[in-house]
Amino acid sequence: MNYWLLKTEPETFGIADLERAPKRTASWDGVRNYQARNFLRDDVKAGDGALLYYSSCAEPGVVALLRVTRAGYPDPTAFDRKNKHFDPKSKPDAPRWYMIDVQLERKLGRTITLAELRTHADGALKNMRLLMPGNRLSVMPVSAAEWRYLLKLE
DNA sequence: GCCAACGTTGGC
DNA sequence: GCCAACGTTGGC
Repeated sequence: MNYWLLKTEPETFGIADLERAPKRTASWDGVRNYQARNFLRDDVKAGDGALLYYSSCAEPGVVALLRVTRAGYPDPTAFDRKNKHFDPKSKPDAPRWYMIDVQLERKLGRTITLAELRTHADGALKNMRLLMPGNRLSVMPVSAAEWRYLLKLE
């Protein structure tokens, strides 16, 4: 089993949306970056754990734990002309973009902010992908050690 | 294949 | 809103 970090802007999609959803489960759609797509398509599996991360907001950081309930499958929003994430180059018989399903496991007791994570960038979180300069990936792996360390911080 | 122009991301 | 970093596009 592997661990991931999934980035979202809270106004676009967040904990409230998952809490409202049936079985607290929703599709993680709209990813339009090839590196992130490759993770979704090839590596993320049902049963994996994921950190829900809020970006572009007052307090960027990790806010909840998710469980992957379905591995990568074609993202239908790419086929929908009216959808914001429509991509005419993605076809149902040759999909370009993939999504997964995730379930809200639980909200964290508190937000573990990006600023706080950075204070560990010389130690336990030295190799954490999120903290690498210039990193903009919206789907990225998290090591088991990093996962455990975050839960300890909580 | 190169590279300039442009768009997006995301912290601050 | 600013701006740096990065990805994508398209002419050549």
